[in-house]
Amino acid sequence: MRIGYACINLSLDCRSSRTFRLRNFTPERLRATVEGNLDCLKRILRWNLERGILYFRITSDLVPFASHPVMDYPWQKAFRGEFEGLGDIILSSGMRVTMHPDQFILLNSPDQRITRDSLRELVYHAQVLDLMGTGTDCKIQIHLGGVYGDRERSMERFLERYRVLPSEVKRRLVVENDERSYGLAECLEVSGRCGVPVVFDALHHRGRNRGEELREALEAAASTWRKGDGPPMVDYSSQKAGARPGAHADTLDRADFRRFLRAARGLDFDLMLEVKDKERSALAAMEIYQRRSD
DNA sequence: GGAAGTCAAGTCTCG
DNA sequence: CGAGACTTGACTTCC
Repeated sequence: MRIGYACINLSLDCRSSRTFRLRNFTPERLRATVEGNLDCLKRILRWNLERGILYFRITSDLVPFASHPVMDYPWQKAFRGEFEGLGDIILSSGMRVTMHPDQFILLNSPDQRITRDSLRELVYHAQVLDLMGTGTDCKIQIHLGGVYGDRERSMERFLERYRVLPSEVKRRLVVENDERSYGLAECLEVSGRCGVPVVFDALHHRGRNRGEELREALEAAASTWRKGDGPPMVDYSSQKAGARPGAHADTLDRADFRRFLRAARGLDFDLMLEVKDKERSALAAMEIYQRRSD
């Protein structure tokens, strides 16, 4: 099992997600920002590699406004070499990278414009992973989307739109259960009808579920992954004590994590920690995992 | 220089 | 109907 963390390394003095205001968009500013972001990402991947962290979620802000109409800079060509360099690090080390577009990305919106813009954004994510030369195990995870007052109908809309996705997006797209609208059961139903792999998020599952036990849920989600997809992906984070249910904890809850590992014993998957202190908890989790007794 | 206001994008809940 | 959460910072402007 590879253990990873999302987007930001707090030990380094750089961010790979620097952006700027739309009104200040210029090709020069874009070029400088992307150059800095890619350089930082390289530092993060190297930092991870030195410590044996082989799983990482790349920020969606790597190339600001990449799918926005304002974009008139050929970033794909301009940074080809930099992306290849990142790919070399990933491919030569057995690392897996993934991406998670944020909440604005909705394939199943009744509004065609939103769906169209979301597709553009998904294409951008696929381009980043393609430019690095990564395999189809490097995924783009999204949620099923909004309910719009009719959950069944909205799931149908997801299916219709999934089926006609361009192949560069489809081969990387996976869906994750959310805590309010579409739980594991709905994701499995959609997966059964179109083949999209399901990412299981353990914390979201607490918010919306049909009483499935953790072990059962992990196995069900894992069964949706095919050979070329790589190991199943699982998101884990501790509940922040005293906060709104679903709020991510500041740091890894070690006792809870040990319980999680016991429930998952023997299953093969990669684990993404969604915890605020990032790489620190990832290293702690790796140590707990390596010292487990099973 | 520091503080306050604002930032591409959508949906849902709550008051 | 409008604000806030989601999540989070940090960019920009204003004083």
